[in-house]
Amino acid sequence: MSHISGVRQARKEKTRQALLDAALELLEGQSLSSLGLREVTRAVGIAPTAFYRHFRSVEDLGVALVEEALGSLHPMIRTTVSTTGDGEERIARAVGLIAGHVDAHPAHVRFIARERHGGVRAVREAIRGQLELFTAEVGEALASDAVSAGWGEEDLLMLAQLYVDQMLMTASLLLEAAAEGGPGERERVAGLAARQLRLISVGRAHWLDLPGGGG
Amino acid sequence: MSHISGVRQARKEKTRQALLDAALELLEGQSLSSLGLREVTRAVGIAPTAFYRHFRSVEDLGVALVEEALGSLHPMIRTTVSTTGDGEERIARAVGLIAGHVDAHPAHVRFIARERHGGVRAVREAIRGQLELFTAEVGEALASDAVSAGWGEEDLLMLAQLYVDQMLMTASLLLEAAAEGGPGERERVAGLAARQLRLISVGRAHWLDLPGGGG
DNA sequence: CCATGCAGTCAACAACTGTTCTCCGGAATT
DNA sequence: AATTCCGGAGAACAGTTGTTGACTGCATGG
Repeated sequence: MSHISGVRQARKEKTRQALLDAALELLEGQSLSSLGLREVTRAVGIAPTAFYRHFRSVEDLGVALVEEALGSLHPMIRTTVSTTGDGEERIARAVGLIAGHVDAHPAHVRFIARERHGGVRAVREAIRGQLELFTAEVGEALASDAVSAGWGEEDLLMLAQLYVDQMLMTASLLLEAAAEGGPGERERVAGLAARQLRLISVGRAHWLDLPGGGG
Repeated sequence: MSHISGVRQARKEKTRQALLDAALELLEGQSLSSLGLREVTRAVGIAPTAFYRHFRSVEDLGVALVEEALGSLHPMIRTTVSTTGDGEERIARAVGLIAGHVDAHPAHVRFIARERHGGVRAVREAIRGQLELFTAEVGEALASDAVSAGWGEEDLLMLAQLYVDQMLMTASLLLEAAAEGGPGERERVAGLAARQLRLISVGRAHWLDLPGGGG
């Protein structure tokens, strides 16, 4: 029970990570519900039975992958949304950050996009939980913004969810663009995403102009 | 080569449809990339080898399912977007139509949401093709609307894509709400979707207020 | 230094997969 | 009435799958 490293725990963590990495790579060409336990262990180079020392099932590994893909993203989101500056600047920075993340972790992005509505319930729910967390965080950041003065809680969360979904959509499109699009496709998609964020921004700025606005 | 019905072709079409139906039902709990050929034929009650009389592979069947799920949706979309009336009325009607479609064809909606980013390339591309068709149609309908006067082609398609993605997102959320949400969850999701459409509408109305708007 | 814990191996299990080739019966054509 | 066509059945193929139990070697804690 010692908190000191230990050669033992280090080795275990290493092959656990190898399993996660191998699974993520194999998942580029299929869905989680068709990923086999033996397939993963074969890719890592260990016996099939060793899998059970780390995960109870492939489904379990999938949930761990969700944590790995989205868990470390919260600080980045927080700082992105609460960053100051001109509206246009913020949009450009947000799109740039998304594009950078897609470039740095394409397999993670693909995994989330694929399994968000995928065939494994536990994984779907894990993703949904993380996204709800994102939505709450974005909503909180929006609340402390001058533009949101007079907004109701419900409207804030509505907007936050719109932003989160838009973020995911953009990430997925950028992934496709990088994978099979031409050289200019990346810029086209990034420009499109920026435009859509701009339109949402405009809607946000005039939201309270509505008769009965904020209701 | 006769165009007359024929008992023979009718029988064939019948079991072909049975295969599609059985596959769609089996896909409620898994993804296409894990759906087995034998699994489908077993559910229909025919020999595994008979599958090849109708589809070359499960992948092929998946593409046929895309056509079945989205092919007949174009007229509904066209009439929905080009319908007249107050903005709020149109939003309510659109959300209502989506909810009705989800109720009538839940398995189709689930299939599209799941396989849009799923593990089978040919199916992903078939879905993408249909959605691009939707986007073009919505864009065309938007062009002949008074609010869109002075809009550039690129901005119109940007807005159309926003609408199409929003439509899919709403359908998927309504499906979840119907499946595992409480009694009031349906109305909550419908209200949320209407609010998001409203915000997009506001953004659309003030789009050209921007300095350099429409550029 | 010795005993415990534990990651990983190995062999074996029954069940399942996609695909082939051969055959049958009944509709369609002539 | 005779022949062709063709959806479907059946058997067999080599591979694959998840899970079990008993095992080995080595880092750990006493």
